[in-house]
Amino acid sequence: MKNTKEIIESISSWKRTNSCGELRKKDIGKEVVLMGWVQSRRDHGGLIFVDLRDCNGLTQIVFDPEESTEAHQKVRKIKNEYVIAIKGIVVPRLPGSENPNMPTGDIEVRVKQIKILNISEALPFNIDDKLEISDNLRLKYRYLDLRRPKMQRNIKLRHQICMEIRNYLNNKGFLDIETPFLTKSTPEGARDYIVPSRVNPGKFYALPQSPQLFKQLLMIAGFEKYYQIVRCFRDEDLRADRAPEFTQLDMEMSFIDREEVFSLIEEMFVYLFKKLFDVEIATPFLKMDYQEAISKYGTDKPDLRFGMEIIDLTKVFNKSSFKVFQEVLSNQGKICAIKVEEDNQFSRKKLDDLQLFISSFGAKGLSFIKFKEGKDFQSSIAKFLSSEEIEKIRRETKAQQGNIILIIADKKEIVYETLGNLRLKLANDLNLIKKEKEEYNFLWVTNFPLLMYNQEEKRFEAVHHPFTAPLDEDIKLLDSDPLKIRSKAYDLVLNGNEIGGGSIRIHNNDIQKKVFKLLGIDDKKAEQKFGFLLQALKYGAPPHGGIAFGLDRLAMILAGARSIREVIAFPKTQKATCLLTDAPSEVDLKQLKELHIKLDL
RNA sequence: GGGGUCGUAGUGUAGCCUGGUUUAACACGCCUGCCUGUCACGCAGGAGAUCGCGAGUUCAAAUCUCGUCGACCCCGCCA
Repeated sequence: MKNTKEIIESISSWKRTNSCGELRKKDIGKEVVLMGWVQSRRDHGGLIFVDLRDCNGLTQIVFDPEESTEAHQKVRKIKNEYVIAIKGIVVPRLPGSENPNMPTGDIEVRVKQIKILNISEALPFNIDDKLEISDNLRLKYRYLDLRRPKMQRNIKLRHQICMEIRNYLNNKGFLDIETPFLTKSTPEGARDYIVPSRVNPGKFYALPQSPQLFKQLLMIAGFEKYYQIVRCFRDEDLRADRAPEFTQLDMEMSFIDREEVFSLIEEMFVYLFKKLFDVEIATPFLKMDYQEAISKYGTDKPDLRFGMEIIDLTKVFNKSSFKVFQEVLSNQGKICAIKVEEDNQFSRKKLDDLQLFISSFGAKGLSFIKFKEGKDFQSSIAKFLSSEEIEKIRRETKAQQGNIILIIADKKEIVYETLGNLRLKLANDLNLIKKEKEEYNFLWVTNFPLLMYNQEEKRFEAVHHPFTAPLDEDIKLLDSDPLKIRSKAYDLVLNGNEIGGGSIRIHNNDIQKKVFKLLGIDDKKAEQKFGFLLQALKYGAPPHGGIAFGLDRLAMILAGARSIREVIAFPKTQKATCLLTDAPSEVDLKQLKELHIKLDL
């Protein structure tokens, strides 16, 4: 780049007086110094208009050869994204040339002096929100992508969320306490990210999947109210709402039970929404049993912004002549349905499409019945249906003319998962969720089972995590019927997204040992992996519990984004790489040697 | 590990199904010049792509086939 040195000037004694977003009519007559990037230049030969951008907004600045020949000469050289400083007078725009689309559209700055602070090559893409740019390019030039107003808004919103959460919790007496990143690998849960230890050959740290154990130790240490906005690491495959490193709002409290957690969090969201959007959130939030969520919505994170609940038709078909249904029933399966009320001409293609969709959840087939005028109906399983069954279906589903009943018969888990997902897909396809109206539908899902059975490994697993307390009345089942035990775990669901989850913890050494045992963690292994916790539980551990929120997910929902990458400044790709820095990458042999590591590829 | 969508000038797309009248089109951006009230400024001219990469089929491949790489969505996985 030739002549660079001649063009670029020092900021020297100039001081910025205002941001580009703030000048209004009331500032007319003031001499101001603005600094920022050239968003666009409109050269009329004589007059030259420039939109100057900084993190606060845009201001139109005008170069008139009659005002300053020197400034006018200089500005002819500038291009998009040059960094400039200007000194000039705020003046009203000519009557009729005000721009109502700009907050600063009533004024402009008549420039007397300009300094070019830096030049810019032509960018790989434009800094505006109009064009959809591929993720590939956006991530490679993330620092440019982040210049776009939409990204600036998202990142600012995220900051505000964090700030207000901190304000709220600080005022409630919570302490922000840091916990280690280089910590110990624990069994159960997700795959760990591993860090080799140089000074301890052959040994490894694990990055924390969450600060779970440390926050419990902080309660035992007597801090009583802890929070942290903290990075967590899980080496699992990604999704639109899941990244390998993500941020949690992590909290823990002593001497509380579930109700205290609920009311504290509800109040926090009321505060947050009031501060951020001036929106009133109604409390208390709705609560729903895990079992009810599963049986009505097929998921533990139901979206209650629309109906279309799952209807159990198992009994209706108990004498079915349909072989497929008979088989399902004899294997203790279920036959359930959802009703599509919108009078939709479900075309053959649409039904094929749904057929394909449900198969991805392991369901084998989708049957349908469309109720028409009077007793008339149309069905994929018409020849297996008795008129009595038809009437029962009509009654159970309260189907009206034009409604379509979609039926899945399969193993219980598959039926619920499939219909749960089908429900969401149909709501989306049929536009049942009114997007134009911001709706925040909060829901506590409670009384999760403590354990589930892992068929492959032939053992119990913790539904939440191994430190979750059973319901008091279910403790007696620990010895007799572990799968029936309900836990003091809870999730907070917002518009069908799980935004947080937590539990009251076990603070009793004996119960903790028992739970470990049920999970197949014998005394020796428990000692080796969680010895420090079991030990700590012996020294006057207070009753305690807490909750953690997925901050990325929360920010995503509040920003109206479709992926958490939109609210993370420097996100990773689906293969957990960073296109900007090219991480992960190979390291020097010397580094590996220091770490006592040999590669085996 | 599996299924799907996508990959064409700097960017976003069209062309691909049905191979050859395509010298690969359009818009934005970029470069040069003109233009004193624009704000998606306007006008005139110009540069820029061996169609992700590799093999195959064919007289002929952006177009068909296979492989491979990358991005995204989903299943598995994520207490």
